[in-house]
Amino acid sequence: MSANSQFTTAVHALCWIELAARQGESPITSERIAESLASHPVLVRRVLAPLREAGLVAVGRGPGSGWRLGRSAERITLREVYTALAPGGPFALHAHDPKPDCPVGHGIRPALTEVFADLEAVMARELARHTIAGLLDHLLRTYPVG
Amino acid sequence: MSANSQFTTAVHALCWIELAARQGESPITSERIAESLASHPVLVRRVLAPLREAGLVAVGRGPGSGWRLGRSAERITLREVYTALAPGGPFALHAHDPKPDCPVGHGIRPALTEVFADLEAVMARELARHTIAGLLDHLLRTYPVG
DNA sequence: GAATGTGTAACTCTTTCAGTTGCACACCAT
DNA sequence: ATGGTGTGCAACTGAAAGAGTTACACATTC
Repeated sequence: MSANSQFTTAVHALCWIELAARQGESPITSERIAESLASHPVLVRRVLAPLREAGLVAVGRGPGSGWRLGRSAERITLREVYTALAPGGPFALHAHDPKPDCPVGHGIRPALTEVFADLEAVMARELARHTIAGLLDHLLRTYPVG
Repeated sequence: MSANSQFTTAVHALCWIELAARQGESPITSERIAESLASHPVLVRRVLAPLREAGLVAVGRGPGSGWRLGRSAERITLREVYTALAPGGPFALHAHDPKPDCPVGHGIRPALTEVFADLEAVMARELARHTIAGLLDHLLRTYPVG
């Protein structure tokens, strides 16, 4: 396993915030979200912090306060979640520079960087097809609890 | 950085094997490949081993022996390299299971698994557009040494 | 049989990540 | 204003993954 699970955690949290809102519970605390994740409130805040910067969620501070979606769930795509979290993609170049006097060693990095940029682009396009609302509806319908 | 650099190392090695072959040096040893990578022969063998299983490269053992492409460089795609190396994708679900009695916690994993499978598919399609020969020609032409 | 080369397991070192603790700050109610 | 509730963030811990390295067994050529 070569990736972190922040994207999964973030999507889970957003779906949960939306579901809670549909049930009239909004805003919702990090504590409540952490319960569903079987995790800790600090992790929830850590993951949600960049989403707050991106305007995907809004947060209040006092008692009875907590997290709320920054806009309607129909207009939050997984692409926005992904880019808010991952400035760099899941692809890594060499751990250290290869020999620059070798023709391959000299050109492989920029060449692969182009390939990786194309991969990021098609991934982003695919992620943009899914919204939080769509994903939540899908999982509630396709994988009902019980 | 959330990914390993094995894919980069493998593509680098394959390009180098092909370039050496074009220059009449074939097969080529792990030692020679490791030089260009500024790495170690053992790492080269570790990365190339699964490619050998997939038939992308062939290897001999005695003196004057080493690595050779398993088929022509025009017919080895980056997709094959990727799938030979990464049985699991770069996307991770939760570190541990979420609460199954929560509707979101119950359905989020299978739902996101579907999304990740779609992402793998579009990535594979994009990677299939590139071959070792094409990549090598491109980097030699676009990024000439000196 | 000696030299060359791969195969692989085991180890170290570093980095990264999830998990955790602690404390400062903000907000609301009384 | 005061105490309870909640987020913000820095720092620490423990576990896991990965690159790099060593060592040794095995295969092939001469």
